[in-house]
Order: sequence, then structure tokens, then C-alpha cells
Amino acid sequence: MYRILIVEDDNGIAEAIQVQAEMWGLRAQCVRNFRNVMEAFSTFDPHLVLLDITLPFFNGYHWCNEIRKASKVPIIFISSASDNMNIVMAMNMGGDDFIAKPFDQSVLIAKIQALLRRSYDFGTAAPVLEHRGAMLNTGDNTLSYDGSRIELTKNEYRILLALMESKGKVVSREKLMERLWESDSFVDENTLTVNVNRLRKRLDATGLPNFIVTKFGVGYLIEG
Amino acid sequence: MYRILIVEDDNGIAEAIQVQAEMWGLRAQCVRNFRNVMEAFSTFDPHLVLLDITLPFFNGYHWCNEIRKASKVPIIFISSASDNMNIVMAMNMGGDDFIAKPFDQSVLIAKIQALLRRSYDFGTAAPVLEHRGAMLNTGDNTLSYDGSRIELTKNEYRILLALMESKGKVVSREKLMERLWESDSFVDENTLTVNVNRLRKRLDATGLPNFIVTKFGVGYLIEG
DNA sequence: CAATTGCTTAATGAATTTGTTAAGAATCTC
DNA sequence: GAGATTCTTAACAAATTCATTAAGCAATTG
Repeated sequence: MYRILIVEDDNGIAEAIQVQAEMWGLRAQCVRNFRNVMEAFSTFDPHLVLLDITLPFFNGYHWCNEIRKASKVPIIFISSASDNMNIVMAMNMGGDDFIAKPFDQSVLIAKIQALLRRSYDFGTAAPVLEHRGAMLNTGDNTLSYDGSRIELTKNEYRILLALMESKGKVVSREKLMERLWESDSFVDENTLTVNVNRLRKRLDATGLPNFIVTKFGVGYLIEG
Repeated sequence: MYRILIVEDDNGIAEAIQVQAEMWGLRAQCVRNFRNVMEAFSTFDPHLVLLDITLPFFNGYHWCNEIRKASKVPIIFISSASDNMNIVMAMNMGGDDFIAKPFDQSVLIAKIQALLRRSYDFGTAAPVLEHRGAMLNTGDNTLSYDGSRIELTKNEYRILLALMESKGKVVSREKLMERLWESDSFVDENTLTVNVNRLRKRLDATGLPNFIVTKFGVGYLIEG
């Protein structure tokens, strides 16, 4: 279930958005402490941020900057300061979209859905996912290496895809679980381990030993 | 160089966009044959499509559908039919954004750039913190120094990260404790000391003696 | 419906990391 | 400089985390 962080000081608007978002199956949380938005960001770890520009203490641009230092999470600006200059600025600072106030709820939801789809369903369209000469074919769930084609099962593929998309970065087991299984179905922690194990065996057999590195207590990693 | 396909029957607008896009280093092509947009799509193979809604023969929604059968390419609708219903429909059909006509060129470019960034600009390298030639890689929890890579355990990494984030400032033991352990679990004061000690040993072995300075009665510090 | 394939679970065991303890330095205070 | 406080170090014990294996379940296919 996607988590949306709402950074909006007008309580009425914020809560209206929250209610609407939850009706569409999204989890939404409103920021209360506008001195420290990053704290809420870190603990809630949202998939998308709705960001007002005019806020107490610091404006939305400031928080956009702060967020972008740590994350490339999708950001939609929501503001009544919707002249062209503000829109351009918002985009250039790393924002993904800009919705002018007042706005229609259904438009907001549609834009949220579109951006979530683009960011998570489609993923980022990597030209090729390659590592150590092995190419992951996103079309047919196969891995090409040394002239041969290795068939991957669905889970194997998804694990490998997740790791290769974040090459050089540790992916926590938690994140992998989230990505492989819908959060409503409770699958054993160990299931992931076994699946990783199977994938590793296949990689070993292919001539790619130690392709996936374990970071004890942190997650898995394909070294960049 | 990114390729932009412009599907817009008003020649004036289409060419204005084309000129502007090319000024920003994008390759742009305008569709001429509105009976068969998919042909232009296939041959040009764009990274992004600008799509008007009111077109001769078939409308933009139709072409959006056709494109989505084959591709996840980013699509921005551009239309004067910009009531809420049209926007919502455009998003729900797989569009990524909607720009109302008439629009400002700079806004259009900014939105194109934002969407291209979101769609293709991945692999933003994890931040690296540096001190004395030692690089702390936040992607994989390692420390690079003098050509070698040093593996850090979770706690070692977290302590070092906390100190390097506040380089030049003393970090109290209290703050470190807060950061390393959830406040509900009561761990001995000394546990932190031991962990710092372990980290120090690793730094010493790496050729980085006295990397972490003790401020007696205050905390620890990496000298700025 | 039998056979195959892939997925999940459970159980065991190994590896690694972490916390604890306790004795000894270093530093500060009076 | 004596005593109290704070930190360091080393060895040990415990807990966590992951790997491996085997067995049962579910879905698919011929």
C-alpha cells in the first residue's frame, strides 16, 4: 500500500486530501511539525510527497531541497502561488508535478496515481540492466550471459531486477519483501531467503558466483 | 539525446515547441500524418510524447491507447479541452501529465525535463561523505581509503555516519545512543563505547589513526 | 489426472554481529 | 596527588541474521 506524505499547513485541505487518498486505497499522513518535516519524512518513508509552497518556518522549496538530498521520491507541489515562474522553479528543483490551488480532488488523485504508476509500476526505464557482462532482459524475464540465455522464474527475476535497479546500493530485505509480495499477504521472512538462495544457485551455475552480496543485518547488494 | 514526438495538428504550435525543445538539447519531431501516428511513433522511437487531444481522424485518447499497447513511454497531454474530466481521463488512460493550452513554453520545457528525469534518470549515486581522504559510501556501507574498501558492520557504519554528518561538531554520547538504539530497548551506556572502540580498531587497521576524537565528558568528534 | 514446475514453510545449523562484563587507563576535580 | 568519574580495551557469552536442506502445497500443462 502506497504511503503519501502531506505537507500542507491548512488543516482543512490537508485532511480533505487525506480522507480522499485513503478512499482510494492509499495511506496518507499529514505533517504536524513544520519545523522538522524531515523527521516525518524519515519515519513515514513515503512513496510520494504532496508539498505546499507557503508553509510556516520554511517554504516548500526548502523542504524539496532537503528531501532531494536524501531521496528521489516523487514530489507534487500544491500551491496557490501558481504563476509560471513558480512552476518552472518547482520542476527545476526536482519536483515532478505542480497542481494549482484550488484544485479538484479527482484531478489530484488522478495525478497521484499517474505519478505512482510512472515511478513504481513502470520503474525507471533503464536502457539496459547490466552487471559483469550479464544483461537482464526486462522483456522476457531472462538473463543473457556469455552467449547463453538463462530463464528466470518470476521471483528470481523480480529479486534480480530490484537489486540491479539499485546497483551499488544495499536493498534491505524489508524493501525486497514489500516489492515481491503485497503487504496484505503475510509471507514468511525466510521465504525471501530461500528465493535469494535459489537465484544464487542459478547465477553460480551460470558462471556468475558471488553476484549477490549479503550485507549482514542490512540487506543484499550487487556491487557497483 | 532524448527524442520527443510532437502530436499536434496546429502547425504553428507544433513547430514552436519543436524549436524550443531543440534549443534545450532535445531532438523533436512533429507528426505529419494523423491517420497513422503509430508509424511515426515506431520509426522515431521517442523517449517522450506530447499529445494533443483534438486531432483530425482520431483523438489523442485513441493514440494514447495505441501507444500504451506497445510502450510505457512518458506521455504529456497538451490540450485546450482542459476541464477536470478531461484531465482525469487523460491520467487514467496512462498519461503522465496534462498541460492546458495556451501554455508557457518554459513551463512546458520544465515539465518535459522533469518527466524525462523521472523516467530515465535513475541510478543517482548514493551520497559519499569524505574526510582525510576516506570516503564513506552511503550506498553500500563501506569506507574507501587509499584504494581499498573496508567493510563496516551496521553499528560501525551508523556511528561513523552520524559523526561524519556532523563533521567538526561534537556529537554527544546521548545523541549517538538515541540514534543507534530505539529508546524502548535499554542497552548499557558502555555498549556504545565498545562499538566506538571496535570502529576505531577498524579505522586504525585501515591507516586512519585518531580518526575519531574523544571529547572527555562531552562526546565524540571528527575534526573538521 | 498425473507430471512438472515453482513457491512456501519449517527445521536445523553456521556465521556474524552485538551486548555484557570486568579490569585497567586516562582525565578531571578538589 | 588522591579520589571520583569517564573512557578504553579485551575476552566471553548471547542474540541475530542468514544459508541450507527437505518436504508439502499450488498452479499449470499435456
